[in-house]
Amino acid sequence: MVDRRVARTQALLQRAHLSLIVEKGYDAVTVEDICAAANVGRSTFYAHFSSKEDLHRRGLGALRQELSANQPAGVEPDHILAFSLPMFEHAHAHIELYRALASSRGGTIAIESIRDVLRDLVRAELTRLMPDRAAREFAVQYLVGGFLAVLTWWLDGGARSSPQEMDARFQRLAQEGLRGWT
Amino acid sequence: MVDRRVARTQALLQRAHLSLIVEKGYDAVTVEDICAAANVGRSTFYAHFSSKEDLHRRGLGALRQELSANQPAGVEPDHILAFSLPMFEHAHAHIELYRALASSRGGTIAIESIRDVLRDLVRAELTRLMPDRAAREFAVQYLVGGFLAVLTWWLDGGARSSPQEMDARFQRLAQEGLRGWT
DNA sequence: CAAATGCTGGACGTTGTGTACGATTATGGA
DNA sequence: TCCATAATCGTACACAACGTCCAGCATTTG
Repeated sequence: MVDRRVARTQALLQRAHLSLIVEKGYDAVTVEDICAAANVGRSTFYAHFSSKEDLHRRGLGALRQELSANQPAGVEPDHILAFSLPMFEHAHAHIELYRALASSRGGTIAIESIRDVLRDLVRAELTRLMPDRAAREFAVQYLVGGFLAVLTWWLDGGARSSPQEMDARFQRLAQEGLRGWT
Repeated sequence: MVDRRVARTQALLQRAHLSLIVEKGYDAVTVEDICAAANVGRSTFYAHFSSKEDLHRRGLGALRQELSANQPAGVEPDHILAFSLPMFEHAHAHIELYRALASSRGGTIAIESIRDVLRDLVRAELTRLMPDRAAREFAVQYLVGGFLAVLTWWLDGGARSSPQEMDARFQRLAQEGLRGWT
């Protein structure tokens, strides 16, 4: 059985970390800050995580699961790139967090984590459409890269447009790019 | 007139910095390392640059100029997205440096700098094609994001394909995406 | 040549990191 | 309920890197 103290401590640290990231950005947050905000001894922190980055990476596991879970299970051939709208909506719903993550260095880690998830999703969607491995992988990188670029640009600009608008624009540019294979 | 000592010192520091980045990655390089490699006193470093990041940013100015200069002056309507091939070729020619820059945190700064340059180029290319500012800006972000994603993926994988192959794949995906406006 | 400017190297204080350890407290199983 | 176990705490320590300062020496420019 999992000791309650462990669960409690780790949860407190993760929460504190996220709050502080939103408050002053990933880089400016120190391990000491996190411990203070979480009311946890600094030595306890190191009993659970080897560094701030370790904490961050493990925290992203939850995000990954949430993103993967929110995706439609079966790939419907008529609606490919289905991840787009849910993703825009999820970002919009958690906008403060996403904005804090999207900028600054810590964002790199977070974005790379999201990139991983999306790559898997897109890869799965494209396997039927593009049997050639090299071409498919290129398209995966391209589509996810373009998507994340517009996502972060949107967030940086304050997310003025609606998730629907963003999705529509993305679908238009991306779907056409796959025309030859459709 | 610019004091020779100043030019000499700054050049030494920039060169040393690049060598060290290639050698052990941006993050692992300290100001002291740079000074040691350049045979320059640490206090002298701070007389010229306020931090390692300052040094890095200012060093990227040269890269920006080179990239901008290598682009065709006039936008030819029949060959849009002309930046792609020269860019792949430039990266291929300076592959050790690009690979070092593309990974790790320091890469973020470098990539963002390149992103800026490319955004300007693409924006210029698309102004005629897409009069609507919002649609155009979206496309700019998308195309440059997709391009940089495949560029860094290519570099990370050891740049097995030729710049020409990469360009061809990119042109296909990207040009088709602009079909509606062509 | 002389004044101005740049370089040196070392000292100093600061901040944040990661480790160690004994004392204290909470937990889960017997 | 009780107790062995395990988690937490606080503090102290060593360390790495940062950024600042200054007095003395070297080089450049006019």
